[in-house]
Amino acid sequence: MQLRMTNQREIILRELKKSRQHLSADELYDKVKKYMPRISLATVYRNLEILSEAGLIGKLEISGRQKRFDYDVTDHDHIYCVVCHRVDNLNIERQGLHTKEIKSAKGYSITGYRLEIVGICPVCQKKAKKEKKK
Amino acid sequence: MQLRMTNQREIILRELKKSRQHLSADELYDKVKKYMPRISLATVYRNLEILSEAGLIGKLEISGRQKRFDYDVTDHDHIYCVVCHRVDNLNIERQGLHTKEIKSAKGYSITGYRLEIVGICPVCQKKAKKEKKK
DNA sequence: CTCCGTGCAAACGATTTGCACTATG
DNA sequence: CATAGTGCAAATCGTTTGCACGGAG
Repeated sequence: MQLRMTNQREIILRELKKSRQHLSADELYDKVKKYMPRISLATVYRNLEILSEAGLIGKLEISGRQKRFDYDVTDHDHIYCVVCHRVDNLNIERQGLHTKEIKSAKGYSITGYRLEIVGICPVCQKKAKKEKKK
Repeated sequence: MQLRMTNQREIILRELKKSRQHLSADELYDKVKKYMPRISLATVYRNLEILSEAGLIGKLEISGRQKRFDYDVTDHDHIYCVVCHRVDNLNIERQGLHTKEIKSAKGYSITGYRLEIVGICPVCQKKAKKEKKK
């Protein structure tokens, strides 16, 4: 099963990298449609899955909402806004987490962990202030 | 908007607490149906939402799958099995995480964080070994 | 020329909602 | 007796899949 670099795959990858955001499949679909109006949403889903399996992009499964895809495949954590659901990258020192406790937790064999900081982004904080003034 | 303690709400709450597991809405639906055969799945969803908003139970949104609900509302983390998707509670020393870095991350105002350990549970490890022997 | 990839529509699983009815406080 | 909660069915949302066709290698 080899990977073909089709036009649609190339554009999907390019647009995600270009965006520097954590886009969902349908957001990316909208962007890609500008260059390729006949592309189908299913193709976007299929390619995002394949690209993340190939390690070319990251897949984010955050907080019960839609999946988002990450242009950055290096190791990092995420912070996300409970109001507008945007996601940003974050680098946190993790030394506090590498404890024996985790390594043998409840008999599990550990494969990794996900740390997700939750908060309100600057933009939504400003909006909230404006609302108050009303 | 006051909270009424209906029969269905009471049983849902009781069954979740009793289970000592992290049940999904439909798993809980099955349990509750034994006592209340005519209850509807929508009622279970509605009550789980209300109960978690009232702080009587916890809501877990883990890794893109269905939501699960937590009988334990005290502060703790979770470990989850990538194979069978079961979730267990976990207490991890969090001092490593309370850094300035997090508190002012990217201009966000932080409301909390979720730490999710990922691994393979003891039961699935055993199953995997058996598979190998075949 | 061989298959992997595509577009389309239909199927899907989890959750939510509109409605008329019921029952709690 | 007001109005929060219920059961039911239909709707919705994000995502996946079957199929016949198209294009990359």
